[in-house]
Amino acid sequence: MEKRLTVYNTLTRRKEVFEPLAPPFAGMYVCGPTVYGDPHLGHARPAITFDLLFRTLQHLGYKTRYVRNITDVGHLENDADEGEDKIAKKARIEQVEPMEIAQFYTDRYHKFMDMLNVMRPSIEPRASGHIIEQINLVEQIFEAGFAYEVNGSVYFDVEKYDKNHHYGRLSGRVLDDLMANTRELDGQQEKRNPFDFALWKKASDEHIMRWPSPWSEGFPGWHLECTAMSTKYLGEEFDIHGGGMDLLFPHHECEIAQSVAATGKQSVRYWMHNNMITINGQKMGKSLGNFITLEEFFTGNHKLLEQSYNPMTIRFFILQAHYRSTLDFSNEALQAADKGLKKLMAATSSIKNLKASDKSSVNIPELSNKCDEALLDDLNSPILIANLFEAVRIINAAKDGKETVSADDIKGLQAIADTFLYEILGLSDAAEGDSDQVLLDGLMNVLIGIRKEARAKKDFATSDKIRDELLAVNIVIKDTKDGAEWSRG
RNA sequence: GGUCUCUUGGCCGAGCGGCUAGGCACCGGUCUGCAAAACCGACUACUCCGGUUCGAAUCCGGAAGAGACCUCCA
Repeated sequence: MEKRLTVYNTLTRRKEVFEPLAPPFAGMYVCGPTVYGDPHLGHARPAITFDLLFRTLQHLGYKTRYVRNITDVGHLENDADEGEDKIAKKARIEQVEPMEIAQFYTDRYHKFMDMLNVMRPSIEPRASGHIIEQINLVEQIFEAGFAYEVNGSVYFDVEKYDKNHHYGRLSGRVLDDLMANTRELDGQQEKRNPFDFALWKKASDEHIMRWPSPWSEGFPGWHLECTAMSTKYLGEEFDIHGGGMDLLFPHHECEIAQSVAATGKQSVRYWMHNNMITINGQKMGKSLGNFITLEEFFTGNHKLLEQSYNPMTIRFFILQAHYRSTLDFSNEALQAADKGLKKLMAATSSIKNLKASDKSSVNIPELSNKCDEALLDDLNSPILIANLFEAVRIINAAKDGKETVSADDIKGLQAIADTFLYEILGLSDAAEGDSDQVLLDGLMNVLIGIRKEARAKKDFATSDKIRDELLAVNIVIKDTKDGAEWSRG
């Protein structure tokens, strides 16, 4: 491939040229949601970040398999109900089957990700559907000598592992440091060392979600599913593993340990981590209770929201920041994103109306190259967007006669919009694709025609009435030199 | 307490040693019956203190502030 993608690899703390193991194929695994609650803004960030990566890999011609799991087995919760499975807890409260809860929130997750125009992964495996694979993995780790059983639970022997393989390699931790700092947790007494982690946990009486295993009736450890499922669908070694930075330790560190212990292989070649979304400078997260769900954003129904925001505004807001930077939420920032996106969409949708000149006063091929460079430089979407705004400037200036564009360059501008704005950034005009669009266009032409006649007769009372009443139903009329244009507000 | 990261103009946010990032807001102007949009112009910042360098927002050292992880979390 001519164009080379570089990505920041957490493992080496450097940007590296992406070279897949088996071109033209590329494999990526991303930690998906735990489906026991409604998706919030924080969930949108990795979904959109790795959607951008997925789209970019496809754009580059890689036949990409994107695997993103659904965690429906639940994890331990650190509150009064110690040791109780999260999903099981919620199920008991609401008096329904645990799988009903998981299904409900899986559907909710899909619904809101669809609205954000996040492409569905190639495979979306469920942890509960891969218990056998997880048990097999525990057995492999056992055979390799890195696991021990206590009272029906199985733990990973971190100290032993660390003697031959550096535990903490990904997160930059040293075992000696970890020894000094650990807290009291459930099941701590059973472990040889506090930093050992569970591969299989025996279920307590009140624990509803449970499966048979060689050791006990219980449930898989917290980090096991990702290792088992990534191995199953992408192989013992694969290209990219992504997730939020908060998963770096211990989750991803443990995944590496499990893979190396079971297969002797590092498994992942490029680790990529998206940063957090903050609110008032603090991470938006479930445990802090400071999250705003996507539904609340779309409806505006939250005390911190001054208005509702379109899914595309949320997507654009996230893409305006680089994925490795924190992104601070505020109404002001979202409103700025909303306006910027509207400007971008309005300009690009008017490319087709540009009049071609003999010569261009602008360099479109160069602009196109800059877009490519930004994208391929570790998915630098903010720079890419800045370049798209340069295209906006050119389009609008051309409309004003301040710049000229050739027929070829008009095609080039359209190609930039199609490729980068729609295909790769996945942004779309909210009004596009509406099945009533043709009807609406027809109706609007009638209204604009009447208004034009009124204005010709200087009947501004009528023309203003049409404009104002359309505004009331969220349609904006703009008078230009070439007649009136309309758009949704 | 340990490990790590960050601190850019009114707000968001790029930047990785020299060249105005970009968006939004605000202020002038053009256009317009008015409005909106658009265009032109103006404003032009890098937490602080040292150091390296011809030259630093960018590298090094120190200080202050903020955050992440160490426990489920995207």
